[in-house]
Amino acid sequence: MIGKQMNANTKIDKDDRVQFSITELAEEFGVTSRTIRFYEDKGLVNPERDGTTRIYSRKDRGRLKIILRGRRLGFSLQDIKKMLDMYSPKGEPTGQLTFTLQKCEEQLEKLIAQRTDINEAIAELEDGIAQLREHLASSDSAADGCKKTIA
Amino acid sequence: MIGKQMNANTKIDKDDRVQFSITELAEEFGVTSRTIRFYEDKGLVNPERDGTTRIYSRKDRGRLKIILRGRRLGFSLQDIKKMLDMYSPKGEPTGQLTFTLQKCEEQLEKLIAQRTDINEAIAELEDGIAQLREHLASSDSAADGCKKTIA
DNA sequence: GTTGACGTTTACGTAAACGTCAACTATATT
DNA sequence: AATATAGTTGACGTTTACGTAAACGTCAAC
Repeated sequence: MIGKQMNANTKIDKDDRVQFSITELAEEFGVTSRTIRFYEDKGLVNPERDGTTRIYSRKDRGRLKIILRGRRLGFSLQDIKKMLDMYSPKGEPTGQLTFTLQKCEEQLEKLIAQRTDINEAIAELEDGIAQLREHLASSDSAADGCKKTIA
Repeated sequence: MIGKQMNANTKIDKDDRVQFSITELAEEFGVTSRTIRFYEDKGLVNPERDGTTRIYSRKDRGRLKIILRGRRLGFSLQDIKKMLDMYSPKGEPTGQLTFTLQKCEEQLEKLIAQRTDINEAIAELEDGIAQLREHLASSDSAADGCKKTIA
């Protein structure tokens, strides 16, 4: 088990590739190429060019992966950019790490707060739904002129 | 215990009022008056006018309350408008009720899904934070600048 | 030699829910 | 009368994360 994969049809594993087109990455990550170009606009990736065509390295691909994960975790593109930016300078990655750590902790708190809000909203909604069901049941049995004034 | 309240300084309880100014309501609900006017733009409230001055009835106040609660529960203004719109037509409130009920159930599902996402993100973040801490710890012990436990 | 697929850049559009600012009016107080 | 206070309208600004259209280049295939 030295190589990652090597089946009969000489299918090249993506992890063995060195270059990627924008559409390849877009498909792989389930975003549109427009999105990837947008990230470039925002300075999150800087692929090489063959003329005008973008050529993405494995590193670029890695950055994209990080970006997308960041988005999933609810970070803003700006924050992600900072995390990414502070990463490349050689030497002490401590600055970047503490920054990222801090952002993570902030985000964690935000998410926990959000969860609390959502839980409250869910409880309220479940309550409301139950009441609505009651009203519906009674107004079904009652006749026309029965408006309960909920407002 | 007939009236709601009646203390010495004859302070009029808000629930006894019949009219409200925009700023009163804005303060009461913790929004700006611009926000309330915005809701009017969107057709969510339609206060009477004394000339050009808006005069809000208790009903309007009730609608505002509903709007704000709707927002807290994550409904769009559009949805809230529909719920509100379908209320006023006299007769069978069944249509409105079922609509609202449906929207509530939809929203409930959305919120539950969101909570799931958030929970996953939280788990991932907690994981990441732990790892970051490890990295920091090891790079701290290696280098000179030994600032152990981060703020 | 044309078709089609894919690429490029530039720039404006969208959605939500307001905020901000300017200019104006109306009423009340000094 | 002049100022203060509260209200009005309209238009444009803000934020985030893209979408969409225009107008064009390039390259291989048929």
